[in-house]
Amino acid sequence: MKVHPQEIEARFRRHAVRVTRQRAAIYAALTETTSHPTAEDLYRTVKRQQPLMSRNTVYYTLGVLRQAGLVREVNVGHHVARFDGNVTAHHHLICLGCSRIMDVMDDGLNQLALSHRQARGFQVLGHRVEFHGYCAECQHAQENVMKRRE
Amino acid sequence: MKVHPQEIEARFRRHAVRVTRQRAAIYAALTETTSHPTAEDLYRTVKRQQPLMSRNTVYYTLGVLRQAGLVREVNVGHHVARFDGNVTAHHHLICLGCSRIMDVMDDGLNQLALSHRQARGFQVLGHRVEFHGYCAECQHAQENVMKRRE
DNA sequence: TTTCAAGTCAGGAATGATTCCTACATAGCA
DNA sequence: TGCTATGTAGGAATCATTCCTGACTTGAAA
Repeated sequence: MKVHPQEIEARFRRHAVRVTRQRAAIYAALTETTSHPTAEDLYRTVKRQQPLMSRNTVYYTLGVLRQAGLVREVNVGHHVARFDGNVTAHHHLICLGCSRIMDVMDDGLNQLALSHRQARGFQVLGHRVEFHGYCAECQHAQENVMKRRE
Repeated sequence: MKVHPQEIEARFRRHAVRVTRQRAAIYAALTETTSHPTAEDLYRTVKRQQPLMSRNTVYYTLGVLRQAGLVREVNVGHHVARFDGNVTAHHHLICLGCSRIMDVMDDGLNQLALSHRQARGFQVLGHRVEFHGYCAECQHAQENVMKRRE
């Protein structure tokens, strides 16, 4: 969702992240979409407003924002990192057809825990659940392929 | 765990995978360890027995085995694919310190499901749960660092 | 408001994992 | 045993990401 410039600045300061035009633009682009873009996607989006923007700055900034906890990195099978401006507890549906990533909010999933025995001394700080399958569109596309074959 | 050569051959045939020395060696190496090695790790291991083995063959073979369902690819934050010869339902504990990946078997976790509303037309085929935190060794290492600072 | 140092940025080069290309070799069927 | 689709080796190419360096800003202090 759209976050106002002042709010972006406030969040940066709250997380001790220096405020720059580049960072604000990257963070704004990331929070305005729910599509979990790649660094390259963000680079292309932001470059439209700031043609001097370098890929390097995008990577560097994403690293800074991630360390500050303002951004989450999502890694799902395709060896390209994808980013998420939503850092509240949530999980993902991943389409094996089109690689789309959709958010799932579910309190039950947030509260999964391991028994002491299973944790084997591991100190668990958090967890993620990924559901894999096919989105509605990819299912329809598949059905159409089948029909055409008949 | 160690899988006998005949059993490897049988599994390959059952999954319509051609049997070659290279493939058997790669699959054997992967099933003998619980360390979730990278393609590079496997390449180095197998090259000891078969010095002509090429990295390419390792990647190609892992692709074949994965498609056949004999191997699982695990992707966890570090942008390097890691592989798992255990394809039964299980989940992972991931150490943020040493990147170690440990298996978790838990029926409760295997049975997670989404409500119809949350699935939003998504056809779910499977899911994975990753727990992130610090393994026992990394916790101790951290404590020692703290002590030294005192 | 000016000054200054720490922290950022741009651009290009470097790295590392993975994939592509191609000629040769082999598995598995007839 | 011979044929043919498929697999293998090795090197080149690609792609995401990181490193390096010098110039530029930000933010805090004077």
